[in-house]
Amino acid sequence: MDRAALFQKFVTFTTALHEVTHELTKDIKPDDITPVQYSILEYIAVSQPVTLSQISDCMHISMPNTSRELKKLTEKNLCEKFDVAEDRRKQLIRLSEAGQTMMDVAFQRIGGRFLERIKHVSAEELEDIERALDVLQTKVFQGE
Amino acid sequence: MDRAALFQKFVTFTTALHEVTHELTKDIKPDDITPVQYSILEYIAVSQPVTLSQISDCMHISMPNTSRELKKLTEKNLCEKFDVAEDRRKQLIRLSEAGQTMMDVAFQRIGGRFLERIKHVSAEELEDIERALDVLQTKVFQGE
DNA sequence: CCATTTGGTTATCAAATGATAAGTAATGGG
DNA sequence: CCCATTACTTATCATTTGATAACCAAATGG
Repeated sequence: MDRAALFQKFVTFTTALHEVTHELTKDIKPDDITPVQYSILEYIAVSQPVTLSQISDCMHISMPNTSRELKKLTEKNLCEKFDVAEDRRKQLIRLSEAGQTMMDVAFQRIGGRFLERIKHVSAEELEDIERALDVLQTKVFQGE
Repeated sequence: MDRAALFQKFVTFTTALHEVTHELTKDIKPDDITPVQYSILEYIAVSQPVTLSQISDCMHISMPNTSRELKKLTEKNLCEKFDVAEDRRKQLIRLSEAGQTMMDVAFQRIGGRFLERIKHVSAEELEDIERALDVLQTKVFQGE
């Protein structure tokens, strides 16, 4: 298989993962937050504490819009801002207790669906999967 | 590694792929179509000919909204509708010549970036990657 | 200590997207 | 032949998202 064919396979793969992700995460997001807000919360949950600039950079949302959405999230008591002693311009963002609980429940449910999906795979296959994830992570994703 | 830990790894993996995809596809979409329209064109390009219902189902866009966006795309001469002889309610959608050219160029550029990204991997590693994609495709994605 | 950069906010606007109701026309099953 | 269903359309509305300008305050670097 040449590299062009591998690209084709990669495209198919990406599409399939996208679909699986959609299956795993559908109906997870609470109704009272928007999709963008939910994805910001996901990012905070995984990377907290984070600054506004980090959110803006990583999620490709402009600073003004990040600021706006974050303000809404704090108003909903889902996350909190803390001042940074060393640099008083910066603010660190963390999930509030309610936000943490919400995201814990969400991840719990997604994880459950994932386990359900792989419940039939054997222990050896499980290792194959783990190796596969590592291979792609190291050889394709962290290119340079 | 237990299954819960594998889930963690899967989440990390998904995030990384998302970021890579963003890198590969940024600034590819022409300015005169919206993100949703572009993703519809991607889907048509890969699956043509398709019906409106298929687009609606696969992309998780309601029929009215699919109809609206497709109307805009045909008005921009990027795709065409054909009547189906057997069932006159249905319509098959294909890219127009201009649409095909546009998507060919887009895929060409994305493919180029992908090749650039894997240009340093050896022939053996290439096979590792291919095997990894197959493993995930069969053992995780097509779960039932 | 002044100019520039960084980190963030507020306000405002336009565009994109999502949701719903209501309708047409064709099909298909009793 | 009629009723329910399928496939799609049109219209309309609310919400979300993206983009821009203008601003403040703290830091940083000559």
